[in-house]
Amino acid sequence: MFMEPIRVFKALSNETRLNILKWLKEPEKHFPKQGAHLPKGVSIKGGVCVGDIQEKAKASQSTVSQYLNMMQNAGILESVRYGQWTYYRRNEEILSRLAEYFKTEI
Amino acid sequence: MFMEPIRVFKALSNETRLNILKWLKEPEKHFPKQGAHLPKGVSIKGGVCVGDIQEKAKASQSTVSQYLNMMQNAGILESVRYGQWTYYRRNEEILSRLAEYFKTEI
DNA sequence: TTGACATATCGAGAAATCCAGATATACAAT
DNA sequence: ATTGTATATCTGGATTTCTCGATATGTCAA
Repeated sequence: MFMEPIRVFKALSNETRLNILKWLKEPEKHFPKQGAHLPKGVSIKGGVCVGDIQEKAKASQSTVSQYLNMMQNAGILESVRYGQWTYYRRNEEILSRLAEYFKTEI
Repeated sequence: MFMEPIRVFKALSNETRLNILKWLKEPEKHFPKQGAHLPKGVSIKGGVCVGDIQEKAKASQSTVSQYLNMMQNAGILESVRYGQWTYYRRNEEILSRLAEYFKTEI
């Protein structure tokens, strides 16, 4: 996955999306019931399911799904399916490369 | 002038605007005739006039003027008028705060 | 004061984005 | 097989952005 700054900036140009990204930085803080659907022993570190994100974001299900998809396409989120749930988490690898890009090239 | 990340991200969500910001990082490299209209002894460090930017950006005069205005409103550029010319330059203060914001809060 | 030039602002059509409801898909449980 | 739940995708109207040409404003030079 390569890094397209403009796509990323578009993804971050919306308050709800920006909030989601920030919330996912501290999932246990912002999503107390994190991982509630996962069987014992399975943990998707930092991942939160769409429904929990939607509830917090107070936007429609389709909107949140599209937001998450958009952020994933921009490379800043990644998803893991588990049963009927999709867990999204930050792609820290890309995000730190972006921070470096911002610092040195912008 | 305070920092509104979303406005900044919108400003950076366009290839031409992003290019302008990058060009202004090394004005002497990208705008060889920089400061051509300034009288001797007057120098607007890092500043480039709208016409020179327009020529390089290959967009209409009004478009470039609006782009520059938008970037200024976002805080990432600042302008200095000199006679009939307006020189735009990067607001490095804001930009480095943004880089730090990106690194620590995004 | 007139004319020329640099830049800003206005107005508008085209294109893109926003965001919801409706529907589809995928999986789980019965 | 059927039902229920989670998520994705489709469709489309409303809003915003893009980008230009036209026009206005401001400044300098003659």
